Amino acid sequence: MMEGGLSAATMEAIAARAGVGKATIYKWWPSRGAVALEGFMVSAADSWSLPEGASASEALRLLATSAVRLFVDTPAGQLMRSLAADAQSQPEIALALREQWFRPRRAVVVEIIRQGIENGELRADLDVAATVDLVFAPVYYRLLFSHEPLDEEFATRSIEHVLHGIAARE
Amino acid sequence: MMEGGLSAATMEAIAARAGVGKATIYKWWPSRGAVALEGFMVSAADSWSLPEGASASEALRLLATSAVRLFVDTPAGQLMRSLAADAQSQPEIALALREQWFRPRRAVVVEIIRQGIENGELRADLDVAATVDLVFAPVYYRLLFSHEPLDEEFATRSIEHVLHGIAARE
Amino acid sequence: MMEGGLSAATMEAIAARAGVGKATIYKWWPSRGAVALEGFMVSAADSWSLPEGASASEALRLLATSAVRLFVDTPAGQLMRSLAADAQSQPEIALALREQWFRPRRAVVVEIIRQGIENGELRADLDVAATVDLVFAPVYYRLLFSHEPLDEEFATRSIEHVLHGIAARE
Amino acid sequence: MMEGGLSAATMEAIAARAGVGKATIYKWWPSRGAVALEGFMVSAADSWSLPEGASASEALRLLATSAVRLFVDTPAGQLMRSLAADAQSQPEIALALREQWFRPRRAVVVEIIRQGIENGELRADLDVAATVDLVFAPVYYRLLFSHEPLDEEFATRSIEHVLHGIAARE
DNA sequence: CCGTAAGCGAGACGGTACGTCCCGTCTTGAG
DNA sequence: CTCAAGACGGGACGTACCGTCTCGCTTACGG
Repeated sequence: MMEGGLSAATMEAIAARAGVGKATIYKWWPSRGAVALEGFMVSAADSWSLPEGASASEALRLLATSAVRLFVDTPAGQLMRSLAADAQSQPEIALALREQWFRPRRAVVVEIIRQGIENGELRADLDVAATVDLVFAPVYYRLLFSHEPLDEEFATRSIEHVLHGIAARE
Repeated sequence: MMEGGLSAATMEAIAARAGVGKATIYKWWPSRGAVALEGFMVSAADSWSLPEGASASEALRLLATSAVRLFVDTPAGQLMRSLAADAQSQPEIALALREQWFRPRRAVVVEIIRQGIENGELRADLDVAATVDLVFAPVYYRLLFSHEPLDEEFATRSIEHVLHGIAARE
Repeated sequence: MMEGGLSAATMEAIAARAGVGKATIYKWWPSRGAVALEGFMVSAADSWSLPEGASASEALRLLATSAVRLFVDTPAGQLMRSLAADAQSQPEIALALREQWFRPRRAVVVEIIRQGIENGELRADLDVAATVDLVFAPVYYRLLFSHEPLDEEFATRSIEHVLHGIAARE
Repeated sequence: MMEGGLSAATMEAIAARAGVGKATIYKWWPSRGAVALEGFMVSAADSWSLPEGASASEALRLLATSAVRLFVDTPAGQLMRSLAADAQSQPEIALALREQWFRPRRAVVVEIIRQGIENGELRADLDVAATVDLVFAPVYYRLLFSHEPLDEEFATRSIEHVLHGIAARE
């Protein structure tokens, strides 16, 4: 997948590259997407570090920038692009991706936001789900459409804007 | 595409459904993605209405909610999902999508934001590109991953949060 | 047909080469085979000269050698190969070929043989149809299968063998 | 091929009829002609019986009549027609047909004729290649052009004429 | 002498078959 | 027994021609 582009990652190519029969792959994963998902989960496994006791704003900034690093510096970016593509036509992939990747990750962020609200760092009237989306959506948006460069500075600024708003303070 | 899901929209099926030979389709469009792109552009053609003289915040809210309506109420949603998927492995599709859809649309939003800054409605120190992303990214994010419902209320709240920030005011 | 081999002689190529629309060809001929047949008939038109008053054996020799010349020296050879090929799967071509080419030509030969029998030059107990075949078959056989060179010497020897037999005279 | 005529024997039809994917056929044979050739060779495999110790004339008669039987009574006739047609535009088919079918078969006949010459049964001054053609050409000629019926009687008479000549004995 | 209709080039069209690629399943043979 | 290797039935791909059709252009004929 990293070598010939996403579309070169056929099951046959994966098997040949791994020096393995196709049947063996099908024994362990039901589809190409499942292979990619597992590859992605492995690739992303160590991107979960969050400093204990950080402020909510600091935590959100860290989450956004480490997502960028994950996508830019590791195969996880390509894998996520492949998964996102597959998810559009294969509901099982979409489901697995939601359950295994997005759900637990979002749960963490929800918790961070809740604590931020509780300790008065964040507004009390937030739509929490929408807030989670505001943290991550820009990263995925640029990953998938590449209309602008995806880098940590972008993530940092996005989070800053989300935190303090883009409207001028009167 | 609307009938059998994205993956049923093979060139052969499209041709058969249109009562047309495959060669005819290839004469006019170079690939399935190009067909989808044109279908999408047609579908989305009339979603460009912006009231003259609206405030920046009102305009951004309208853009976000009308994007939601476009994706939810018309085939454009399915078509965009298909295009986003294809764009991951076909650079020509990615390019065409950026040039024909995102670029002009973003240009409009950039202008709105610029005017908002000028007339003091928006902060002067904004990263304009990042701000554009904050308007649209949440909509595409939910369209593509379906982790949470995509509706106008969500868009409205996202924009509200982006405008005024999620951080508590001291 | 002479330029790119038999299989390059598509209707489209013929039309383009002639600087003519396909429809015009279909207006005058019902199929590619009909075009080839007419081309062949024209090509072969002047190969019918038979000296009056020749002996039967001389006439048969002339017929065989002039068939060879026709096939070797003019486009008629290629055209006949094409027609023979088409005739295997298109009964109309086979019929037209028989009626327009073989029948009149064979009639001439039948007459020559009859006269040869009458004037005592040929055996009286001949199977005339089989005899006609013996005159022409070797030429077509080599034309179509090219297992051995097709030249006038071959035709001459064939006719000689047919005339006097291959069995030793006791 | 036997069911719908030669032109119905498309690769797709052959595959469907055989309950097989097209790719499987292409894995084993490079073209439709190669399939036909192998089918023909199988069909014709057991048509090689020649009684030991027969006279040359008897052997030639047997060869001609058994060729007729092969073409009339088995699928080999249709297959040969198809092969002859393909050979006109596909040199590989022509070559394979010559090498695998005509060459070995002609070699046998050459040997028969040589022995016939040696033991005084046949003329010593024969053009052997032309003689071989005289034995088989009439059969192929009628097979391919169908201008007259192809039957054993025809083959027998042809051989008789070839053996003893069509010229009257003085 | 020009307006108009016929004739034709060009090629778009609905279709069929091509030969290829990859899918997901099944079979085989070596370790 | 397991598994690599890969054959297999299947389906879509993108291409080449088929035979039909509709366009405009041009050309020459009749008013």
